[in-house]
Amino acid sequence: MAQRRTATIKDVAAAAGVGIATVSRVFSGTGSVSAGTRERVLAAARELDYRPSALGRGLKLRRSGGIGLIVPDVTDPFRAELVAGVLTCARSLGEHVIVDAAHGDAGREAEIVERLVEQRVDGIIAVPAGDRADWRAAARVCSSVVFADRVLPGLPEIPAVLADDAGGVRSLTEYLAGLGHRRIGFLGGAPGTPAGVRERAFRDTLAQLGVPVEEDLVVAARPARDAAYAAAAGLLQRRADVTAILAAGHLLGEAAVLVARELDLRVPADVSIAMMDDVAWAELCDPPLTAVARSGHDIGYRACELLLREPARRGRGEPVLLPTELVVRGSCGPLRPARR
Amino acid sequence: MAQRRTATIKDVAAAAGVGIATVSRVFSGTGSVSAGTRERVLAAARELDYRPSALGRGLKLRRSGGIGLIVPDVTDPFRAELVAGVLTCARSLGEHVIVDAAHGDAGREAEIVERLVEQRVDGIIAVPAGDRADWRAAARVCSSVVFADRVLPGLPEIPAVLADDAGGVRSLTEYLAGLGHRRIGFLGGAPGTPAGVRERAFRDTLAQLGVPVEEDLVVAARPARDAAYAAAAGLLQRRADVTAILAAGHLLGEAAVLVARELDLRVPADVSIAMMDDVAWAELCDPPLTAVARSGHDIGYRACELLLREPARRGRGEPVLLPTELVVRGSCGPLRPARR
DNA sequence: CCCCTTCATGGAAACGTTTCCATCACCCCC
DNA sequence: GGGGGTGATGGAAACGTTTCCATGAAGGGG
Repeated sequence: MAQRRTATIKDVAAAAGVGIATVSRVFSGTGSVSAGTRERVLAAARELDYRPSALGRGLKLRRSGGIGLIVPDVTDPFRAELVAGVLTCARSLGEHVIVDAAHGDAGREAEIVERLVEQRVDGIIAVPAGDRADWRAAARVCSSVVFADRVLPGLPEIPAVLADDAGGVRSLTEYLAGLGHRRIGFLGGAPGTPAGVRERAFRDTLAQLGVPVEEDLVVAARPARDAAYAAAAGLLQRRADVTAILAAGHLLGEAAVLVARELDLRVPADVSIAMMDDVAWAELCDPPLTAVARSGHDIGYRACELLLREPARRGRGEPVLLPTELVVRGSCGPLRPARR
Repeated sequence: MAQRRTATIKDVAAAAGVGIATVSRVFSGTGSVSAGTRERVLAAARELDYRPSALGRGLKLRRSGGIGLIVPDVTDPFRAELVAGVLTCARSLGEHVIVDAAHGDAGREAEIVERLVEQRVDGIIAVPAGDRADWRAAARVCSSVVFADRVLPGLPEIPAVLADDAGGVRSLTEYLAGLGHRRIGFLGGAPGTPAGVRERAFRDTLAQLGVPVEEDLVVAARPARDAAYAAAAGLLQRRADVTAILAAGHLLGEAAVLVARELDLRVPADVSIAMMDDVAWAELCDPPLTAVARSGHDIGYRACELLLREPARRGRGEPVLLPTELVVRGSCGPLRPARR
């Protein structure tokens, strides 16, 4: 019953009284096998508790039947959704997913890529943190790479699936401006990161609306709770005259909410708050937060699809842009006289 | 420069003018190789952009050097933390992690296990959803299985790492009772699931405190937003006299908060709310929610450690219990006259 | 000065698949 | 009735490693 070693294709062949080629055909579904033989093989396999070794098959086929997924952090709710999207798609296409978190560290990211290449994955999906040169090298050595949610500038050969961040920020900015706000604080991502698109969209939209941009109101923070909090606190304390905050990410939005509470500012009476990323807690806040939703699940799913079933469309031109949606809740109000 | 096919150990051996055994020794670090030879091999490998194939190695070694991780849902913040913990530990031990989500479906879970076994993973960590028999079979065929965060009854041979859920519920119950509450509503997990420990702890603690348990106040819901909301709404509408809600999970806590707001109940003036799982939004609520924290990261990390570096201690007796901590915030107050 | 260790190295046999090719037995149709 | 196709099958050669074993060379102690 409990066999000493796990059964191999040879054991099954012997037990069924056929050649190993026949067993292979039965399991891989290729070639033709008579019904009777198939039955005998299947019975023998069941008896021996045989499972084909992906290692053997992979060696022969020179691919592992899995893909790699690199995100900065699986704990971030948006990234978790993205992971879920990739898992869903990969599962439906019969591939497994090796997941790892790079924590924004380019070196670690490179290590992970190295490992995935050694595993001979069929492709890599990444929310890239790091070094452009590393990724260029990776794209050369690995069968295929797709970026998700983020791109590295200067790598047009790597296809990407992104949310329309610029559009999201634009609609948020227009919404706040439409409520009459003129001194809008912008909490943005780390300087020098791809977060630049959002800041640019903010500036561009204000310019279009004829609202001057005050440099003092645009601040950037590393993507971490403490940095976000510091940035938000700095902004709100330095400029008591801001009437609205646009947070370019949910961590920054969280910081804005906490700082506003700390400073006893009423939302939205004293200050309006809106953010990118419609995460679960946006609705639980009091008041519920106005936010721009983008589907992490869709980004992940689409990236995986692009990687696995549309090799033709890869590497051709522009990144795929997925739509965003403004979800208006109660955290933004019309302009009132400045506080103080 | 760009080679036609990816280089193999043979190519490197030829280029360096040595035998393949020597190249293998250089890369696997076993055996002894003279400094000069090592240098030549490394140079040749660099030149050819060689990466050892995990497939070849795995075939020979009969293991893939990776582990499998099965969770109900990577999107749940607690489970995401658990995943992160596993990733951290696995990385430090040089293993990669194949992650998949079973979405509470026993059949899907069994499929995933099947796949992982075919991949010849070194072990499996699971937050089990499903069928006991399936897992018993899996434990027999797979090198090793560790349960995390949840156990299936009647499988003592499978080691487990759990949070002290009973202790957490007890401290929550004692805390609420200490504030004077007597009619405490309990929002629990799906009937017939492992969530039973929490409900039992609730009942036991009340009994110890001499507070009678009203069956009407104990409700259960599937782990999904709509079901949780329905359960919370049902409870609060049916029993206008509850003065406190103990939510046995963050989804249920979320539901309690939303329903309370919907019914215009002030927290904690009209109703106190406390929950298991100190997720990020607990602090963002207004008022911030009192909760019991348990570290998903630690559970994952510990489970991975148990799986990979303590084979001796596995399967010996009781599950590992990790401590929980009551985090008191502003959502619970002393008993007041019942509403209505 | 020779024998015995020790070290560096290469050859070759696994590891468990897939797949090309060859073989063989049919069967259909002219 | 025979030729040629067709369908089922097995043998054997990869695929890229690790590792056992054998072979030399070199060094040290008697």
